[in-house]
Amino acid sequence: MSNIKQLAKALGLSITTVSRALDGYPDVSAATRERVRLAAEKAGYHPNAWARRLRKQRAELVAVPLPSDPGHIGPPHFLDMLTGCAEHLANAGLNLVIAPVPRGESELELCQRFVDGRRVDAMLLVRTRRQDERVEFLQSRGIPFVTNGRTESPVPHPFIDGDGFAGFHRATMRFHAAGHRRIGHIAGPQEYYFAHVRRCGWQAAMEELGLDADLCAEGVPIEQGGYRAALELLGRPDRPTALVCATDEMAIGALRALREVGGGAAVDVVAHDDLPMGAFTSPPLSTMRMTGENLGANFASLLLRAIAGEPAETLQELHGIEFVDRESHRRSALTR
Amino acid sequence: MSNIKQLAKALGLSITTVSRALDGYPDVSAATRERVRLAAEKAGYHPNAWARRLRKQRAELVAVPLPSDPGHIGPPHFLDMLTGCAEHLANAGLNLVIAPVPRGESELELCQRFVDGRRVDAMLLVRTRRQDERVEFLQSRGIPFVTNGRTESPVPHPFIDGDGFAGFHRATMRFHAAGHRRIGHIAGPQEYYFAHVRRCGWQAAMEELGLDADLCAEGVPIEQGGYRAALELLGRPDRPTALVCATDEMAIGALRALREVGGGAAVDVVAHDDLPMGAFTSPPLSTMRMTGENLGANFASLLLRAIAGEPAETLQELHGIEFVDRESHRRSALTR
DNA sequence: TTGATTCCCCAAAACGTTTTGGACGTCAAG
DNA sequence: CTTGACGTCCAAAACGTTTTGGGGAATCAA
Repeated sequence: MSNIKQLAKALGLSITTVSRALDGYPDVSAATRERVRLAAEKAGYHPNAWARRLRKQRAELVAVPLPSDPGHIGPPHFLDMLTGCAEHLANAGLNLVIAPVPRGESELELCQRFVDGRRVDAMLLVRTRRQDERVEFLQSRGIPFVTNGRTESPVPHPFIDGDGFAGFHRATMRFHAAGHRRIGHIAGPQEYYFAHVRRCGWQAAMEELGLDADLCAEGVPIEQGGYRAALELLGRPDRPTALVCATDEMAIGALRALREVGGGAAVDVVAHDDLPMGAFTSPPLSTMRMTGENLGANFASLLLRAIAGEPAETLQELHGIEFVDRESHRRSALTR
Repeated sequence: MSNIKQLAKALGLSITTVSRALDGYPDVSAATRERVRLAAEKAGYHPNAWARRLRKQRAELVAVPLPSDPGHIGPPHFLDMLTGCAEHLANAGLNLVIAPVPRGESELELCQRFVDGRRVDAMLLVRTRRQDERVEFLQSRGIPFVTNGRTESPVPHPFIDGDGFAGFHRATMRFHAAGHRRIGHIAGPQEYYFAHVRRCGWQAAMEELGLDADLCAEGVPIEQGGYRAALELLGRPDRPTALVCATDEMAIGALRALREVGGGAAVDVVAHDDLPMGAFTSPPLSTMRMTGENLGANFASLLLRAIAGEPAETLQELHGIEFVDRESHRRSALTR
């Protein structure tokens, strides 16, 4: 309950001096500065956050709206990334919080609440859609933001993304080189940019190879969706001999389908995300992941630079994709 | 950038009247009230959140510190719970945010930052430890909070928890009834209350049955920990024929160990949490879960009542445990 | 001695609300 | 005509900071 006024009175100083002493201004003598610091610590004084924000007109807050859709951002890298990001933002005096979208509210509405209530200085968007209304909204309001994943927005914005096209293109090529000809794709909802671009990578490779790109089934980006999609593909007359899956979660569903269907054990599988869980599936899941370590620091840096007003064009990072080879992508070779 | 002063001037009213009109006070005429509301909407006016909080001395915020330990709160129920909770809190004018603990900071420090900066009205704690310094801190500061999981705190606090003891006791008894005698336990870190109480349930059952409770191995509460612990148990001379695992994630690790070790396919497994993933493992994982639907509403209600000052004793919910039977707990019977 | 410079410090003005404690009419009852 | 109640509205005081724009006392150079 201590405020600066009491502290100032106790010290026999003015409010101004106490404030400036604590902020480390040079126009208060070193002796006084130290005296104030000690007293503040002893009194357990912390400046009232709202008063300070009201005055400074800065929220000192960055929020990331957490979609409640099925196909949550898996904690593995997501959480790592966030804690890393939080650390670097904290160094700049910014807090990072995750805002779960309440049931009955849309992500857009949440963004509006936070922006209109002047609660945030910037936002971090995950799970971007090709047409993302959150992006449009933030652009129209001039709120700095960085997305994890690209969009098809006509006006550029800062982002960090993995080159899903290249990854899925290469994965398909690898299957072809291993002798596969009927390579299927288990796709995520095409409204998501990541799902779309991964599908495009597969499709482009198939077409370059002169193969039909029709072994494709779409589903929700969780195990269940992958399971259903795989069952559908396996039910076709010319069933695939290899499967490129949009996400690890979907692949795990597909693996179950392969276990349940006769001959499924010979089908090769590769996916994307590198969930820790993938090392423990049967068979262990071959997958891929965005390169780069400590992405959190990158996000923090981009965010800070966006807040500082750097143009979006210079704030875009497209990372390469690396394979994480386990067993699921070469089962047919092993049993052959 | 519109503030109440401009709005008042444009309407030819006082600031007071505009404020009270928007808050729906009865001492402003219905006609004026409506006029103000319309004008506010048209101007896109939203009261400045910090000014309002500064004045009302309420943060309108509930935070849940998100541990960055391995063994994250799996999104499945956790996220559902949180979005449900957020919805109900929103109805009471409270925002719910998740605060990831920045790397280099402890959970306690994060709590201190939020409390001392007067950023929160209440907190929601997950992954409680038996001795939880966050709980002690919040109690000493008099900040209302609810925990997901109990603690051994001498002074009672509000919580919602599942009866892990009963669940693991019953699971062990079930294995015994199915003919098992060497029933092992894969335990989580005993500093966590949930891990400890689950272990106690298993141990108590074993002792009641007159069996040795020595087939126990502990590990980090993720796949890797379960994998290692299972390997250890399977390496013992009197290897277990059934495994009771502290969490689904650990069980998934254990399942891999069972696949890799000769004869492992005959070992029965049951776990706890009911991760969606469990339906897609090989074999599908038998598990258990806390009963009760829409836990989020319960949490919200407890939080609100705690804020209102109700004594902790009346704010404690211990939920029963129900089994989710799939295949992993009766493999030995099937192959017998 | 005077004027400029430097070093500390401070009073007061924001920041944008909500709430307190009335003021001013109007109207019906006494 | 007075009185009290009632319906509307408002000025001013909080809430706790940070920042602006100096003020006074040394110190220093001329």
